Amino acid sequence: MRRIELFCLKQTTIGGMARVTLQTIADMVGVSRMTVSNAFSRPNQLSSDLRDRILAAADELGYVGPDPSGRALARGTTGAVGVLLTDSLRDAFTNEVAAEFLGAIAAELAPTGLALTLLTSSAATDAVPARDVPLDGALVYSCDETSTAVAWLERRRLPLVFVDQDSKPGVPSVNIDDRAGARAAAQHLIDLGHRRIGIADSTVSGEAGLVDDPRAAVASHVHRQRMLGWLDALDAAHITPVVAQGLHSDVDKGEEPARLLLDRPAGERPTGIVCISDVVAYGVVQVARRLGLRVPDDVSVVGFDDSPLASRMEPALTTVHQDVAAKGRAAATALTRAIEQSQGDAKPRARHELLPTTLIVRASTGPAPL
Amino acid sequence: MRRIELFCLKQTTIGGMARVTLQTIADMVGVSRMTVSNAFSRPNQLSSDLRDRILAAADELGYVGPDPSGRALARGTTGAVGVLLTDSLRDAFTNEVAAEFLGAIAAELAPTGLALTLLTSSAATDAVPARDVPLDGALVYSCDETSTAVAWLERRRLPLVFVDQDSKPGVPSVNIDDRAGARAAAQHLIDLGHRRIGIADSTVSGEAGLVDDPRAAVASHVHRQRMLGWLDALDAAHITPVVAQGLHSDVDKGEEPARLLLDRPAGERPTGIVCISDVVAYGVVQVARRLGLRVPDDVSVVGFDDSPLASRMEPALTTVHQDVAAKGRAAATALTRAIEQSQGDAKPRARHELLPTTLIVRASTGPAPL
DNA sequence: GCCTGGTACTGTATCGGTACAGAACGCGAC
DNA sequence: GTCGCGTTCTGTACCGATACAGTACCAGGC
Repeated sequence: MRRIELFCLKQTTIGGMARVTLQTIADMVGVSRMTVSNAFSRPNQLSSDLRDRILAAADELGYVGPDPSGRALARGTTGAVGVLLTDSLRDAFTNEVAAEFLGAIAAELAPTGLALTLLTSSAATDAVPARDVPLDGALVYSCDETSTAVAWLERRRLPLVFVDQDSKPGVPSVNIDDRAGARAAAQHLIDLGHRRIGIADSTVSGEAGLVDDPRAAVASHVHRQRMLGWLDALDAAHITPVVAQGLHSDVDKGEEPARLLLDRPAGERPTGIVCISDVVAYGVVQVARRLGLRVPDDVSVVGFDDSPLASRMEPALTTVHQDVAAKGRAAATALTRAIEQSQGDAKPRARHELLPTTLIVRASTGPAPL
Repeated sequence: MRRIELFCLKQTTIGGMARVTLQTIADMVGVSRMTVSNAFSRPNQLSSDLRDRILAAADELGYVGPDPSGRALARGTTGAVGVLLTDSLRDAFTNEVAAEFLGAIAAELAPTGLALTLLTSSAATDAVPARDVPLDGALVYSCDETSTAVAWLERRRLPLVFVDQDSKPGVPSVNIDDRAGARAAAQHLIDLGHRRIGIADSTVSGEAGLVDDPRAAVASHVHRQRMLGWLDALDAAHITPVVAQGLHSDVDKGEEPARLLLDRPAGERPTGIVCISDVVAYGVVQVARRLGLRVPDDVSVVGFDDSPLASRMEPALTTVHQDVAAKGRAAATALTRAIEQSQGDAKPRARHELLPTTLIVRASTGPAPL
């Protein structure tokens, strides 16, 4: 009687049928539970004859295989890794660059049998995935470093890899050379004779508008690095850029900064604009066209990322290329390596990878107008 | 001595420090382990004074919170749900429609605290995520119904929701009215006077080329339904379409079928083409243009999905609209509902939702040429 | 004084596995 | 004969938590 009550707890029964576990099968075949476990997880530990009998019995009972939760607890691994995305997880899918990055990770991870779990920084509810979901490790992708979700992951001492983030001593990281890329973009405009140069940025947390001190603006790692890169080149040429930023959340991210930069008398208007991304560059070109300006005759535009959009645009966009797929692969590899290392005792230095960026000159830039 | 050996197994120690568990904290504070568990998971079960002391002790010991794996085993829930994607998981991110769907799911799930785990059907390795990763439920999105991964999920008796798939008696499903949408698309061309009509399809597993018996072609649920919809209208008008399909894996999915349909003498060439997707329609328009055909004067083109691409195109694409975000929300809701129901005993009938589709007439269709 | 009911905390029995050290057995070698 | 060894299977001790049924204690009503 009492036994029956106990069996009713939780999910011990499904639709009246007692739950099938290793023990059920062991009893049926007449072997120990351990042998059944071995039949599934370490085939070479028993005779293939017995193994077949066990598997047959399991099949008959509708047993799927060792329960993932039980196994996770006993083994200490779950077979899933997380990727922590910025607050705007919608963006992670809509944005071609982020989407391709995720796709590359997923593709690289697939053969290892690791599944990818999407984690968000949203601290809205009391259920925090970064704290509560079983995970073997995690990628932190372009997150606000003060995010509580990152803190949870770190406190769990999960193997982590930072991507598109400031690197941190103990944590392996994968970044692209944002700064060199941005420097090349600005230098390209300078070399074409441009002297009035605008910067079109976007901000996640700040306000849209013109920016006085671009170095002081709160921004993510990527924004900061690219800004530094542009200023490297512009400072060296003694050029003070006009900096405008729009809201990152805007669908047409480029429109607002473009208007701020271009909607002014010809003598004050920048003749060249470097943009934080190809999407922003797209918006800038749209606004320029609407104002009756020709690209690149009246205004040159440089993007960043070399997303598919860049080559689709008309004119094709001059931009800074990054190999997003390679970044995804590198991140996945770094993570699997970090996980392996955490299982052994070895604790070698965390590697910080910096992938190159290259300027791709297309049709959206040309000599400065006279 | 022996005790120490045992402590060295697995991850009982990290960097020499003994692993902190509820018991460690309990010993330190001088209460039972259960009370510590309550301090974290059921605050109202103890005095706030004691709770604070426990939390402080936990903090001091660097305890993060109840171990997710242990909790998963004891509670029977993990806080993560899976989404099983087609083999081409790269496609899931690259394809704007699929990406938006995933984004909508993730966004809808976020407030519930459930994380989304990406599962692939790749049966390559012996580690099968669909079988081995702890999950509370799963979405099956546009998968090959014979996929082994789907079979694993079903055998695990996880709460499932099928999306863009043939619906199955016991399993809740979310679909769009592909057939009605396709019917409307074909009818639209018929109403415009078109009599020579082509169908541009793509295939995952078959071969590129002209298709003799469109009803017999192996295809996914979505392909089948759309084909049936087109034929509904065409049959009624006594029109026999020319059906061409390209490879789904091609970047320019539309090129191949477009060439097959359009690269023929004017008298045999279709004057109207319905396409399996907007991406294919894009390819068709490109090819038409390259062959010197005007859209819609010489050939009308209708897409499917109403992805962002459709309005970006020139001319803007006439297409069948589906509300992908709504589909994602519906799927997420259906899944959380299925999970809740599976926890109770109630087993109400599985709901099959069918979301509407509507024809959006833009500039890529016009009267049949004389 | 005794019973009722509520709050605060504890004890015990799981959850479903895995790891490792045996144990039993058969077989060839010395 | 028995020693050594490999193969095959078993026993026990966990992994880290939660559920539920107590138990202890206190206030209040009759």
